[in-house]
Amino acid sequence: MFDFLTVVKALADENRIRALLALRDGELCVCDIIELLDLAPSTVSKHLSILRQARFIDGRKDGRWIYYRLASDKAPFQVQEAIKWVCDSLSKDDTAKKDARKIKQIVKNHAKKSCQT
Amino acid sequence: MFDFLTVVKALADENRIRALLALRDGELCVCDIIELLDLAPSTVSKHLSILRQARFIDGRKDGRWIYYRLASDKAPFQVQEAIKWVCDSLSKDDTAKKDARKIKQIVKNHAKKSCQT
DNA sequence: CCTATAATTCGCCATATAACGAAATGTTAA
DNA sequence: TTAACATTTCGTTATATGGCGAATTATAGG
Repeated sequence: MFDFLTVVKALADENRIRALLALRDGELCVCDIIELLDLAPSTVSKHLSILRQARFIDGRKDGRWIYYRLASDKAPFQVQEAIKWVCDSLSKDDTAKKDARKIKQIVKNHAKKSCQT
Repeated sequence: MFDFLTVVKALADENRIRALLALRDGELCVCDIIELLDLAPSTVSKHLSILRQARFIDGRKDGRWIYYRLASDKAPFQVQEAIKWVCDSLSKDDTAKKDARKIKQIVKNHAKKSCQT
């Protein structure tokens, strides 16, 4: 029951849901999600740690950056089911669609910056 | 997104989860759930109204009593999926098992009382 | 009609949570 | 070594939420 509540409570926040959905199409670094949600870095970091603790996402460190991705296959079954449920429920959601577009833009700019180095 | 958050937040409380699971085997009146959760009537009433607003449960008035049941078939698809997810995730949960036993006892006593009238 | 009972609404309080900024940590690059 | 950057941790603050009791509504029964 406790574990389950950790999972549900991790989903009980709009910004965490948006972050989760943003990771559907692949990994993103924290600063991408900061840009997407337009929140303070510390706030986003907290949200991501809550999602990670509930086993929704996994982090991978690469230099200064930390890339987060959906934990899909490694996650407990109940978490996998939760991810499916969230994605299905919000597949046509307006905010989610807008976010998907914005993420593409962010990643594109991100790539440009990287190429400049 | 707003509707979805209403649904998730309705699940983000242990007592509401317990109430929801208690209704798996059929309808119960508010006083049964009060006895199960051992909380003040006003608190339970609030919890049930939150579950009802999220479309998890339906109420039926019969005299002085109000019987609640899972809204399964009438509920939006995302809610139906949520109910399945919760039930699957907690099918082997200790608290849920204890509650199931307690509910049987409560209903049994309830029946006795009714027979006395 | 009056009382008891079931349930809800309302107002209050304590705790939980989300947000921020400042400071700390760790890493790259000058 | 220093400076800049990405991220996290910590402390604070405002708001949200869960809990209760008192008052309210509605119904059943004496």
